[in-house]
Amino acid sequence: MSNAADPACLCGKCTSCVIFNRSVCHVASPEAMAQLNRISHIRKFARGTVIQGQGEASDIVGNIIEGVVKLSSASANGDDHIVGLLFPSDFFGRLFAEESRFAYEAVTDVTLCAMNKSGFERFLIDHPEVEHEMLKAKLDELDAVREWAAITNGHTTMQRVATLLFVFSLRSRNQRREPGDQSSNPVVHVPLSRRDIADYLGTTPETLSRNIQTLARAKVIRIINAKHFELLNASELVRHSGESREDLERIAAR
Amino acid sequence: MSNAADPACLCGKCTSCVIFNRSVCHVASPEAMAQLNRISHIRKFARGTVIQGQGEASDIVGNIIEGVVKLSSASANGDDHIVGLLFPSDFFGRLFAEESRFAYEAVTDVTLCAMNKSGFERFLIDHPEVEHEMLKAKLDELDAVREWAAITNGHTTMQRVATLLFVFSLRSRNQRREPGDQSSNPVVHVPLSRRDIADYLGTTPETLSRNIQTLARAKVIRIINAKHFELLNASELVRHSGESREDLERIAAR
DNA sequence: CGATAACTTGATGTGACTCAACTTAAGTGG
DNA sequence: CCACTTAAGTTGAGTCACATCAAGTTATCG
Repeated sequence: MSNAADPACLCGKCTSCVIFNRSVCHVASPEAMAQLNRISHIRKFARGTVIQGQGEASDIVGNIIEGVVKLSSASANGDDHIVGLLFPSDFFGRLFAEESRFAYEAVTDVTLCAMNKSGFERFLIDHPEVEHEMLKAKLDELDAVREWAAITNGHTTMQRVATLLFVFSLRSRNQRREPGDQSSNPVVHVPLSRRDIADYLGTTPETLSRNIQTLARAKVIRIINAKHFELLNASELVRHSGESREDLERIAAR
Repeated sequence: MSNAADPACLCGKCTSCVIFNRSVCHVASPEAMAQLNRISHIRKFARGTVIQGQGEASDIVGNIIEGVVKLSSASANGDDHIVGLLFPSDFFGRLFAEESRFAYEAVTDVTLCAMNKSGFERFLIDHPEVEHEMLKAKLDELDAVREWAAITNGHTTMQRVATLLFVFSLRSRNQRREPGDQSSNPVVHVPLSRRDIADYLGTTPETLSRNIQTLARAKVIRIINAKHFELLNASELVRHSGESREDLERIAAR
Protein backbone atom coordinates (compact mmCIF):
# COMPACT_ATOMS: atom_id res chain seq x y z
CA MET A 1 0.00 0.00 0.00
CA SER A 2 3.02 2.29 -0.11
CA ASN A 3 3.02 2.32 -3.90
CA ALA A 4 3.02 5.90 -5.20
CA ALA A 5 0.58 4.98 -7.98
CA ASP A 6 -1.97 3.65 -5.52
CA PRO A 7 -4.75 6.20 -5.17
CA ALA A 8 -5.26 5.12 -1.56
CA CYS A 9 -1.68 6.05 -0.78
CA LEU A 10 -1.56 9.35 1.07
CA CYS A 11 1.50 10.52 -0.85
CA GLY A 12 -0.27 11.01 -4.19
CA LYS A 13 -3.89 11.32 -3.13
CA CYS A 14 -4.36 14.98 -3.86
CA THR A 15 -2.28 15.18 -7.03
CA SER A 16 -4.60 12.65 -8.68
CA CYS A 17 -7.76 14.25 -7.30
CA VAL A 18 -10.51 14.48 -9.90
CA ILE A 19 -12.05 17.63 -8.43
CA PHE A 20 -8.76 19.38 -7.67
CA ASN A 21 -9.22 22.14 -10.25
CA ARG A 22 -12.69 23.08 -9.04
CA SER A 23 -12.09 22.83 -5.29
CA VAL A 24 -10.43 25.35 -3.01
CA CYS A 25 -7.32 23.17 -3.05
CA HIS A 26 -6.17 24.50 -6.41
CA VAL A 27 -4.73 27.63 -4.83
CA ALA A 28 -2.71 25.70 -2.24
CA SER A 29 1.08 25.87 -2.38
CA PRO A 30 3.07 22.62 -2.62
CA GLU A 31 3.76 22.89 1.11
CA ALA A 32 0.05 23.40 1.80
CA MET A 33 -0.82 20.49 -0.47
CA ALA A 34 1.47 18.22 1.49
CA GLN A 35 -0.27 19.23 4.70
CA LEU A 36 -3.73 18.70 3.15
CA ASN A 37 -2.55 15.29 2.03
CA ARG A 38 -1.68 14.52 5.61
CA ILE A 39 -4.93 15.64 7.27
CA SER A 40 -7.43 14.42 4.65
CA HIS A 41 -8.75 10.94 4.03
CA ILE A 42 -11.26 9.41 1.65
CA ARG A 43 -14.55 8.32 3.16
CA LYS A 44 -17.55 6.67 1.52
CA PHE A 45 -21.19 6.84 2.55
CA ALA A 46 -23.98 4.69 1.20
CA ARG A 47 -27.11 6.24 -0.29
CA GLY A 48 -29.51 7.30 2.45
CA THR A 49 -26.87 7.71 5.14
CA VAL A 50 -27.26 10.73 7.38
CA ILE A 51 -23.70 12.01 7.38
CA GLN A 52 -24.51 14.66 9.91
CA GLY A 53 -27.75 15.18 11.79
CA GLN A 54 -29.42 18.53 12.33
CA GLY A 55 -28.11 20.11 15.52
CA GLU A 56 -25.39 17.51 15.93
CA ALA A 57 -21.87 18.54 16.79
CA SER A 58 -20.06 19.01 13.50
CA ASP A 59 -16.66 17.40 13.46
CA ILE A 60 -15.98 16.58 9.85
CA VAL A 61 -15.65 18.83 6.82
CA GLY A 62 -14.27 18.35 3.34
CA ASN A 63 -14.93 18.22 -0.37
CA ILE A 64 -17.40 16.02 -2.18
CA ILE A 65 -15.58 13.88 -4.73
CA GLU A 66 -18.51 11.90 -6.04
CA GLY A 67 -22.26 11.81 -5.45
CA VAL A 68 -24.91 14.21 -4.22
CA VAL A 69 -25.57 15.36 -0.67
CA LYS A 70 -28.76 17.06 0.43
CA LEU A 71 -28.90 19.77 3.06
CA SER A 72 -32.20 19.73 4.87
CA SER A 73 -33.91 21.46 7.74
CA ALA A 74 -36.78 20.00 9.75
CA SER A 75 -39.04 22.51 11.46
CA ALA A 76 -40.96 22.09 14.69
CA ASN A 77 -44.08 20.66 13.03
CA GLY A 78 -42.08 17.83 11.48
CA ASP A 79 -42.00 18.56 7.75
CA ASP A 80 -38.51 19.02 6.46
CA HIS A 81 -37.31 21.03 3.52
CA ILE A 82 -34.28 20.67 1.36
CA VAL A 83 -32.37 23.93 1.50
CA GLY A 84 -29.48 22.93 -0.70
CA LEU A 85 -27.80 20.28 -2.77
CA LEU A 86 -24.08 19.63 -2.82
CA PHE A 87 -22.29 18.23 -5.86
CA PRO A 88 -18.72 17.07 -6.55
CA SER A 89 -16.15 19.79 -5.73
CA ASP A 90 -18.57 21.48 -3.32
CA PHE A 91 -17.35 21.99 0.20
CA PHE A 92 -19.09 19.95 2.81
CA GLY A 93 -19.71 20.77 6.49
CA ARG A 94 -19.90 23.85 8.66
CA LEU A 95 -16.67 25.57 9.65
CA PHE A 96 -16.37 27.73 12.75
CA ALA A 97 -19.55 26.54 14.44
CA GLU A 98 -20.18 24.11 17.25
CA GLU A 99 -23.05 22.35 15.55
CA SER A 100 -24.69 22.14 12.17
CA ARG A 101 -28.03 23.89 11.65
CA PHE A 102 -28.88 21.47 8.87
CA ALA A 103 -28.82 17.76 8.27
CA TYR A 104 -26.46 16.39 5.64
CA GLU A 105 -27.68 13.23 3.93
CA ALA A 106 -26.19 11.18 1.11
CA VAL A 107 -28.74 11.18 -1.74
CA THR A 108 -26.61 8.85 -3.82
CA ASP A 109 -23.57 6.84 -2.79
CA VAL A 110 -21.08 9.51 -1.82
CA THR A 111 -17.30 9.73 -1.77
CA LEU A 112 -15.90 12.44 0.44
CA CYS A 113 -12.46 13.92 0.92
CA ALA A 114 -12.90 14.31 4.66
CA MET A 115 -10.93 16.24 7.20
CA ASN A 116 -11.20 16.82 10.90
CA LYS A 117 -12.97 20.17 11.32
CA SER A 118 -10.65 21.73 13.85
CA GLY A 119 -7.66 20.34 11.98
CA PHE A 120 -8.77 22.10 8.80
CA GLU A 121 -9.58 25.28 10.73
CA ARG A 122 -5.99 25.30 12.02
CA PHE A 123 -4.75 24.70 8.49
CA LEU A 124 -6.69 27.75 7.25
CA ILE A 125 -5.04 30.03 9.81
CA ASP A 126 -1.66 29.02 8.42
CA HIS A 127 -2.82 29.35 4.83
CA PRO A 128 -4.78 32.56 4.27
CA GLU A 129 -4.65 32.08 0.50
CA VAL A 130 -6.85 28.99 0.87
CA GLU A 131 -9.15 30.77 3.30
CA HIS A 132 -9.41 33.57 0.76
CA GLU A 133 -10.51 31.05 -1.86
CA MET A 134 -13.00 29.62 0.61
CA LEU A 135 -14.48 33.07 1.16
CA LYS A 136 -14.89 33.60 -2.58
CA ALA A 137 -16.60 30.22 -2.91
CA LYS A 138 -18.97 31.00 -0.06
CA LEU A 139 -19.85 34.39 -1.55
CA ASP A 140 -20.76 32.64 -4.80
CA GLU A 141 -22.80 30.10 -2.87
CA LEU A 142 -24.62 32.87 -1.03
CA ASP A 143 -25.63 34.47 -4.31
CA ALA A 144 -26.75 31.11 -5.66
CA VAL A 145 -28.86 30.33 -2.59
CA ARG A 146 -30.50 33.76 -2.78
CA GLU A 147 -31.16 33.34 -6.47
CA TRP A 148 -32.71 29.93 -5.89
CA ALA A 149 -34.83 31.33 -3.07
CA ALA A 150 -36.15 33.99 -5.46
CA ILE A 151 -37.11 31.26 -7.92
CA THR A 152 -38.88 28.99 -5.49
CA ASN A 153 -40.68 31.96 -3.98
CA GLY A 154 -42.14 33.73 -6.93
CA HIS A 155 -42.79 31.08 -9.53
CA THR A 156 -45.39 28.45 -10.25
CA THR A 157 -44.64 24.80 -9.71
CA MET A 158 -44.33 24.23 -13.44
CA GLN A 159 -41.75 27.02 -13.68
CA ARG A 160 -39.74 25.50 -10.84
CA VAL A 161 -39.87 22.03 -12.35
CA ALA A 162 -38.77 23.34 -15.74
CA THR A 163 -35.98 25.36 -14.10
CA LEU A 164 -34.69 22.34 -12.20
CA LEU A 165 -34.73 20.09 -15.25
CA PHE A 166 -32.97 22.64 -17.41
CA VAL A 167 -30.32 23.42 -14.79
CA PHE A 168 -29.65 19.72 -14.31
CA SER A 169 -29.43 19.27 -18.06
CA LEU A 170 -26.68 21.89 -18.20
CA ARG A 171 -24.88 20.28 -15.25
CA SER A 172 -24.96 16.78 -16.72
CA ARG A 173 -24.12 18.01 -20.21
CA ASN A 174 -20.79 16.26 -20.39
CA GLN A 175 -21.80 13.05 -18.74
CA ARG A 176 -22.08 9.81 -20.62
CA ARG A 177 -25.40 8.69 -22.01
CA GLU A 178 -27.44 5.89 -20.53
CA PRO A 179 -26.32 2.54 -21.95
CA GLY A 180 -28.33 1.60 -25.00
CA ASP A 181 -29.57 5.12 -25.57
CA GLN A 182 -29.29 5.89 -29.28
CA SER A 183 -30.79 9.36 -29.41
CA SER A 184 -28.78 12.44 -30.12
CA ASN A 185 -30.74 14.51 -27.60
CA PRO A 186 -29.20 15.32 -24.24
CA VAL A 187 -30.21 13.06 -21.37
CA VAL A 188 -30.93 14.75 -18.05
CA HIS A 189 -30.02 12.74 -14.99
CA VAL A 190 -31.76 13.80 -11.77
CA PRO A 191 -30.35 11.59 -9.01
CA LEU A 192 -33.11 12.47 -6.55
CA SER A 193 -36.33 10.72 -5.61
CA ARG A 194 -39.63 12.42 -6.41
CA ARG A 195 -40.03 13.20 -2.73
CA ASP A 196 -36.62 14.87 -2.56
CA ILE A 197 -37.25 16.90 -5.71
CA ALA A 198 -40.63 17.93 -4.31
CA ASP A 199 -39.03 18.98 -1.01
CA TYR A 200 -36.39 20.95 -2.87
CA LEU A 201 -38.99 22.73 -5.03
CA GLY A 202 -41.40 23.32 -2.18
CA THR A 203 -44.20 21.18 -3.55
CA THR A 204 -45.58 17.64 -3.22
CA PRO A 205 -44.68 14.44 -5.11
CA GLU A 206 -48.18 14.39 -6.62
CA THR A 207 -48.04 17.89 -8.08
CA LEU A 208 -44.49 17.29 -9.24
CA SER A 209 -45.50 14.10 -11.02
CA ARG A 210 -48.38 15.83 -12.78
CA ASN A 211 -46.07 18.57 -14.06
CA ILE A 212 -43.48 16.11 -15.30
CA GLN A 213 -46.18 14.15 -17.11
CA THR A 214 -47.52 17.36 -18.62
CA LEU A 215 -44.08 18.21 -19.98
CA ALA A 216 -43.83 14.68 -21.41
CA ARG A 217 -47.26 14.94 -23.07
CA ALA A 218 -46.19 18.28 -24.57
CA LYS A 219 -43.14 16.51 -26.09
CA VAL A 220 -40.76 18.78 -24.20
CA ILE A 221 -39.15 15.80 -22.49
CA ARG A 222 -39.36 12.04 -22.74
CA ILE A 223 -39.40 10.05 -19.52
CA ILE A 224 -36.80 7.30 -19.85
CA ASN A 225 -37.20 6.18 -16.25
CA ALA A 226 -37.83 7.80 -12.89
CA LYS A 227 -34.44 9.52 -12.82
CA HIS A 228 -33.59 9.99 -16.52
CA PHE A 229 -35.25 12.24 -19.04
CA GLU A 230 -34.51 12.86 -22.70
CA LEU A 231 -34.59 16.56 -23.50
CA LEU A 232 -36.64 16.86 -26.70
CA ASN A 233 -37.16 20.62 -26.80
CA ALA A 234 -34.77 22.73 -24.79
CA SER A 235 -36.13 26.14 -25.75
CA GLU A 236 -39.66 25.07 -24.81
CA LEU A 237 -38.31 23.98 -21.43
CA VAL A 238 -36.69 27.40 -20.99
CA ARG A 239 -39.98 29.03 -21.91
CA HIS A 240 -41.80 26.97 -19.28
CA SER A 241 -39.22 28.02 -16.67
CA GLY A 242 -40.09 31.71 -16.96
CA GLU A 243 -36.42 32.59 -16.72
CA SER A 244 -34.06 33.82 -19.39
CA ARG A 245 -31.55 31.32 -20.70
CA GLU A 246 -28.65 33.44 -19.42
CA ASP A 247 -30.02 33.39 -15.88
CA LEU A 248 -30.43 29.63 -16.01
CA GLU A 249 -26.89 29.18 -17.25
CA ARG A 250 -25.59 31.39 -14.46
CA ILE A 251 -27.44 29.29 -11.89
CA ALA A 252 -26.07 26.07 -13.35
CA ALA A 253 -22.56 27.46 -13.47
CA ARG A 254 -21.94 27.67 -9.77
CA MET B 1 -12.89 70.48 10.64
CA SER B 2 -9.64 69.08 11.95
CA ASN B 3 -10.99 68.82 15.49
CA ALA B 4 -10.39 65.33 16.90
CA ALA B 5 -13.83 65.31 18.54
CA ASP B 6 -15.58 66.02 15.26
CA PRO B 7 -17.27 62.80 14.06
CA ALA B 8 -16.66 63.85 10.48
CA CYS B 9 -12.91 63.96 11.13
CA LEU B 10 -11.26 60.88 9.68
CA CYS B 11 -8.90 60.48 12.66
CA GLY B 12 -11.54 59.37 15.13
CA LYS B 13 -14.28 58.08 12.88
CA CYS B 14 -13.88 54.37 13.57
CA THR B 15 -13.15 54.62 17.29
CA SER B 16 -16.55 56.25 17.81
CA CYS B 17 -18.35 53.89 15.46
CA VAL B 18 -21.68 52.71 16.90
CA ILE B 19 -21.59 49.34 15.11
CA PHE B 20 -17.90 48.66 15.74
CA ASN B 21 -18.47 45.76 18.13
CA ARG B 22 -20.79 43.93 15.78
CA SER B 23 -18.96 44.56 12.51
CA VAL B 24 -15.92 42.75 11.14
CA CYS B 25 -13.82 45.75 12.22
CA HIS B 26 -13.66 44.63 15.83
CA VAL B 27 -10.88 42.13 15.10
CA ALA B 28 -8.73 44.71 13.31
CA SER B 29 -5.40 45.64 14.86
CA PRO B 30 -4.64 49.33 15.63
CA GLU B 31 -2.58 49.47 12.46
CA ALA B 32 -5.45 47.94 10.45
CA MET B 33 -7.92 50.34 12.06
CA ALA B 34 -5.82 53.28 10.96
CA GLN B 35 -5.86 52.00 7.41
CA LEU B 36 -9.65 51.42 7.53
CA ASN B 37 -10.04 54.96 8.80
CA ARG B 38 -8.15 56.14 5.75
CA ILE B 39 -10.10 54.23 3.10
CA SER B 40 -13.61 54.54 4.53
CA HIS B 41 -16.02 57.43 4.42
CA ILE B 42 -19.56 58.01 5.61
CA ARG B 43 -22.24 58.19 2.94
CA LYS B 44 -25.96 58.78 3.27
CA PHE B 45 -28.72 57.64 0.96
CA ALA B 46 -32.34 58.80 1.03
CA ARG B 47 -35.18 56.33 1.34
CA GLY B 48 -35.97 54.75 -2.02
CA THR B 49 -32.53 55.30 -3.52
CA VAL B 50 -31.15 52.43 -5.55
CA ILE B 51 -27.65 52.24 -4.16
CA GLN B 52 -26.64 49.62 -6.65
CA GLY B 53 -28.66 48.27 -9.57
CA GLN B 54 -28.95 44.62 -10.49
CA GLY B 55 -26.15 43.69 -12.88
CA GLU B 56 -24.36 46.98 -12.38
CA ALA B 57 -20.63 47.08 -11.82
CA SER B 58 -20.13 46.96 -8.08
CA ASP B 59 -17.62 49.50 -6.87
CA ILE B 60 -18.61 50.28 -3.31
CA VAL B 61 -18.78 48.05 -0.25
CA GLY B 62 -18.97 48.69 3.46
CA ASN B 63 -20.98 48.42 6.62
CA ILE B 64 -24.46 49.71 7.26
CA ILE B 65 -24.42 52.11 10.19
CA GLU B 66 -28.08 53.06 10.20
CA GLY B 67 -31.19 52.10 8.28
CA VAL B 68 -32.37 49.12 6.27
CA VAL B 69 -31.30 48.03 2.81
CA LYS B 70 -33.21 45.53 0.70
CA LEU B 71 -31.57 43.06 -1.65
CA SER B 72 -33.82 42.24 -4.55
CA SER B 73 -33.75 40.26 -7.74
CA ALA B 74 -35.96 40.92 -10.75
CA SER B 75 -36.57 37.96 -13.04
CA ALA B 76 -37.17 37.98 -16.78
CA ASN B 77 -40.95 38.34 -16.49
CA GLY B 78 -40.61 41.54 -14.48
CA ASP B 79 -41.69 40.65 -10.95
CA ASP B 80 -38.96 41.20 -8.41
CA HIS B 81 -38.43 39.45 -5.13
CA ILE B 82 -36.67 40.54 -2.01
CA VAL B 83 -34.00 37.98 -1.25
CA GLY B 84 -32.56 39.64 1.81
CA LEU B 85 -32.61 42.55 4.19
CA LEU B 86 -29.54 44.25 5.60
CA PHE B 87 -29.49 45.95 9.00
CA PRO B 88 -26.95 48.06 10.89
CA SER B 89 -23.59 46.25 11.24
CA ASP B 90 -24.33 44.06 8.21
CA PHE B 91 -21.80 44.14 5.42
CA PHE B 92 -22.96 45.75 2.24
CA GLY B 93 -21.89 44.98 -1.34
CA ARG B 94 -20.38 42.09 -3.26
CA LEU B 95 -16.66 41.46 -2.88
CA PHE B 96 -14.61 39.65 -5.51
CA ALA B 97 -17.14 39.95 -8.32
CA GLU B 98 -17.36 42.26 -11.31
CA GLU B 99 -21.02 43.00 -10.89
CA SER B 100 -23.79 42.55 -8.38
CA ARG B 101 -26.42 39.90 -9.06
CA PHE B 102 -28.90 41.78 -6.92
CA ALA B 103 -30.15 45.32 -6.56
CA TYR B 104 -29.44 47.16 -3.32
CA GLU B 105 -32.07 49.71 -2.37
CA ALA B 106 -32.40 51.94 0.68
CA VAL B 107 -35.71 51.03 2.36
CA THR B 108 -35.28 53.76 4.95
CA ASP B 109 -32.81 56.62 5.02
CA VAL B 110 -29.47 54.85 5.19
CA THR B 111 -26.06 55.75 6.57
CA LEU B 112 -23.23 53.70 5.18
CA CYS B 113 -19.59 53.31 6.11
CA ALA B 114 -18.47 53.03 2.50
CA MET B 115 -15.22 51.89 0.99
CA ASN B 116 -13.91 51.49 -2.50
CA LYS B 117 -14.37 47.81 -3.34
CA SER B 118 -10.91 47.14 -4.76
CA GLY B 119 -9.38 49.20 -1.97
CA PHE B 120 -11.03 47.01 0.65
CA GLU B 121 -10.08 43.86 -1.27
CA ARG B 122 -6.45 44.95 -1.13
CA PHE B 123 -6.85 45.69 2.57
CA LEU B 124 -8.13 42.13 3.17
CA ILE B 125 -5.07 40.60 1.53
CA ASP B 126 -2.88 42.47 4.01
CA HIS B 127 -5.14 41.61 6.95
CA PRO B 128 -6.15 37.95 6.92
CA GLU B 129 -7.57 38.22 10.44
CA VAL B 130 -10.27 40.55 9.10
CA GLU B 131 -10.86 38.33 6.10
CA HIS B 132 -11.23 35.42 8.51
CA GLU B 133 -13.91 37.35 10.40
CA MET B 134 -15.60 38.14 7.10
CA LEU B 135 -15.70 34.43 6.25
CA LYS B 136 -17.29 33.60 9.59
CA ALA B 137 -19.91 36.32 9.07
CA LYS B 138 -20.71 35.04 5.59
CA LEU B 139 -21.06 31.46 6.84
CA ASP B 140 -23.58 32.68 9.41
CA GLU B 141 -25.38 34.64 6.72
CA LEU B 142 -25.50 31.56 4.49
CA ASP B 143 -27.16 29.54 7.25
CA ALA B 144 -29.63 32.35 7.90
CA VAL B 145 -30.56 32.66 4.22
CA ARG B 146 -31.09 28.90 3.97
CA GLU B 147 -33.18 28.89 7.11
CA TRP B 148 -35.30 31.72 5.80
CA ALA B 149 -35.71 29.92 2.47
CA ALA B 150 -36.99 26.86 4.34
CA ILE B 151 -39.54 29.05 6.11
CA THR B 152 -40.85 30.86 3.05
CA ASN B 153 -41.01 27.58 1.15
CA GLY B 154 -42.89 25.26 3.41
CA HIS B 155 -45.20 27.46 5.42
CA THR B 156 -48.53 29.17 4.97
CA THR B 157 -48.70 32.90 4.54
CA MET B 158 -49.99 33.31 8.08
CA GLN B 159 -47.00 31.38 9.43
CA ARG B 160 -44.61 33.59 7.47
CA VAL B 161 -46.30 36.77 8.64
CA ALA B 162 -46.20 35.64 12.26
CA THR B 163 -42.55 34.63 11.90
CA LEU B 164 -41.60 37.99 10.46
CA LEU B 165 -43.43 39.94 13.15
CA PHE B 166 -41.92 37.90 15.94
CA VAL B 167 -38.39 38.08 14.56
CA PHE B 168 -38.70 41.85 14.15
CA SER B 169 -40.04 42.10 17.69
CA LEU B 170 -36.89 40.41 18.97
CA ARG B 171 -34.69 42.64 16.83
CA SER B 172 -36.32 45.88 17.96
CA ARG B 173 -36.52 44.75 21.59
CA ASN B 174 -34.18 47.43 22.89
CA GLN B 175 -35.42 50.28 20.77
CA ARG B 176 -37.30 53.18 22.22
CA ARG B 177 -41.09 53.18 22.19
CA GLU B 178 -43.16 55.32 19.89
CA PRO B 179 -43.69 58.78 21.42
CA GLY B 180 -46.86 58.88 23.45
CA ASP B 181 -47.14 55.13 23.70
CA GLN B 182 -48.07 54.27 27.28
CA SER B 183 -48.41 50.50 27.06
CA SER B 184 -45.99 48.13 28.68
CA ASN B 185 -46.15 45.71 25.75
CA PRO B 186 -43.31 45.60 23.26
CA VAL B 187 -43.80 47.62 20.10
CA VAL B 188 -42.69 46.02 16.87
CA HIS B 189 -41.34 48.37 14.24
CA VAL B 190 -41.35 47.05 10.67
CA PRO B 191 -39.74 49.74 8.52
CA LEU B 192 -40.99 48.24 5.27
CA SER B 193 -43.99 49.01 3.10
CA ARG B 194 -46.70 46.37 2.70
CA ARG B 195 -45.43 45.72 -0.81
CA ASP B 196 -41.88 45.15 0.41
CA ILE B 197 -43.01 42.84 3.20
CA ALA B 198 -45.16 40.94 0.69
CA ASP B 199 -42.21 40.62 -1.70
CA TYR B 200 -40.02 39.40 1.12
CA LEU B 201 -42.57 36.81 2.24
CA GLY B 202 -43.44 35.70 -1.26
CA THR B 203 -47.06 36.85 -1.20
CA THR B 204 -49.19 39.84 -2.21
CA PRO B 205 -50.06 43.02 -0.29
CA GLU B 206 -53.72 41.95 -0.22
CA THR B 207 -53.09 38.56 1.36
CA LEU B 208 -50.59 40.12 3.76
CA SER B 209 -53.10 42.74 4.84
CA ARG B 210 -55.77 40.12 5.47
CA ASN B 211 -53.41 38.13 7.69
CA ILE B 212 -52.31 41.17 9.67
CA GLN B 213 -55.95 42.13 10.22
CA THR B 214 -56.74 38.57 11.30
CA LEU B 215 -53.96 38.71 13.91
CA ALA B 216 -55.32 42.05 15.12
CA ARG B 217 -58.89 40.71 15.39
CA ALA B 218 -57.52 37.74 17.37
CA LYS B 219 -55.92 40.23 19.81
CA VAL B 220 -52.46 38.90 19.08
CA ILE B 221 -51.28 42.32 17.93
CA ARG B 222 -52.67 45.83 17.89
CA ILE B 223 -52.08 47.92 14.77
CA ILE B 224 -50.73 51.29 15.89
CA ASN B 225 -50.07 52.44 12.35
CA ALA B 226 -48.87 50.92 9.10
CA LYS B 227 -45.37 50.26 10.39
CA HIS B 228 -45.86 49.86 14.17
CA PHE B 229 -47.58 47.06 16.02
CA GLU B 230 -48.13 46.46 19.71
CA LEU B 231 -47.41 42.85 20.63
CA LEU B 232 -50.31 41.77 22.85
CA ASN B 233 -49.73 38.02 22.96
CA ALA B 234 -46.24 36.83 22.09
CA SER B 235 -46.81 33.13 22.67
CA GLU B 236 -49.87 33.16 20.41
CA LEU B 237 -47.74 34.80 17.73
CA VAL B 238 -45.15 32.05 18.12
CA ARG B 239 -47.92 29.47 17.83
CA HIS B 240 -49.14 31.06 14.58
CA SER B 241 -45.59 30.97 13.21
CA GLY B 242 -45.37 27.18 13.36
CA GLU B 243 -41.79 27.44 14.57
CA SER B 244 -40.36 26.79 17.98
CA ARG B 245 -39.38 29.84 20.02
CA GLU B 246 -35.75 28.71 20.03
CA ASP B 247 -35.62 28.57 16.24
CA LEU B 248 -37.14 32.04 15.98
CA GLU B 249 -34.62 33.42 18.44
CA ARG B 250 -31.78 31.88 16.49
CA ILE B 251 -33.07 33.49 13.29
CA ALA B 252 -33.34 36.87 14.97
CA ALA B 253 -29.89 36.55 16.48
CA ARG B 254 -27.90 36.80 13.30
C1' DC C 1 -41.71 -14.26 -6.61
C1' DG C 2 -43.92 -11.93 -3.02
C1' DA C 3 -43.58 -7.69 -0.26
C1' DT C 4 -42.76 -2.99 0.24
C1' DA C 5 -41.74 1.32 -1.36
C1' DA C 6 -41.90 4.72 -5.16
C1' DC C 7 -44.50 6.77 -8.48
C1' DT C 8 -48.77 8.01 -11.01
C1' DT C 9 -53.56 9.24 -11.59
C1' DG C 10 -58.12 10.75 -9.97
C1' DA C 11 -61.51 13.45 -7.18
C1' DT C 12 -62.22 17.11 -4.05
C1' DG C 13 -61.52 21.13 -1.01
C1' DT C 14 -59.27 25.38 0.04
C1' DG C 15 -55.71 28.97 0.53
C1' DA C 16 -54.10 32.51 -1.89
C1' DC C 17 -53.94 35.30 -6.20
C1' DT C 18 -56.48 38.47 -9.24
C1' DC C 19 -59.37 42.14 -10.33
C1' DA C 20 -61.84 45.87 -8.51
C1' DA C 21 -63.75 49.26 -5.34
C1' DC C 22 -63.11 51.74 -1.40
C1' DT C 23 -60.62 54.07 2.60
C1' DT C 24 -56.90 56.18 4.69
C1' DA C 25 -52.46 58.35 4.69
C1' DA C 26 -48.94 61.14 2.61
C1' DG C 27 -47.29 64.75 -0.36
C1' DT C 28 -47.83 69.01 -3.07
C1' DG C 29 -48.91 73.51 -4.51
C1' DG C 30 -52.01 77.51 -4.23
C1' DC D 1 -52.45 75.79 6.38
C1' DC D 2 -55.94 73.67 3.90
C1' DA D 3 -57.82 71.63 -0.56
C1' DC D 4 -56.15 68.72 -4.04
C1' DT D 5 -53.64 64.86 -5.84
C1' DT D 6 -51.56 60.55 -5.62
C1' DA D 7 -49.95 56.72 -3.35
C1' DA D 8 -50.57 53.12 0.21
C1' DG D 9 -53.39 50.13 2.50
C1' DT D 10 -57.79 47.54 3.29
C1' DT D 11 -61.86 44.91 2.02
C1' DG D 12 -64.77 42.13 -1.11
C1' DA D 13 -66.03 38.63 -4.79
C1' DG D 14 -64.59 35.22 -7.97
C1' DT D 15 -61.33 31.94 -9.78
C1' DC D 16 -57.63 28.70 -9.99
C1' DA D 17 -53.48 26.29 -8.82
C1' DC D 18 -52.06 23.29 -5.65
C1' DA D 19 -52.48 20.37 -1.39
C1' DT D 20 -54.86 16.55 0.41
C1' DC D 21 -56.94 12.13 0.56
C1' DA D 22 -57.41 7.87 -1.78
C1' DA D 23 -56.73 4.19 -5.13
C1' DG D 24 -54.19 2.17 -8.60
C1' DT D 25 -49.74 1.07 -11.02
C1' DT D 26 -45.05 0.35 -11.60
C1' DA D 27 -40.34 -0.36 -9.64
C1' DT D 28 -37.16 -2.29 -6.21
C1' DC D 29 -35.33 -5.53 -3.12
C1' DG D 30 -34.87 -9.48 -0.11
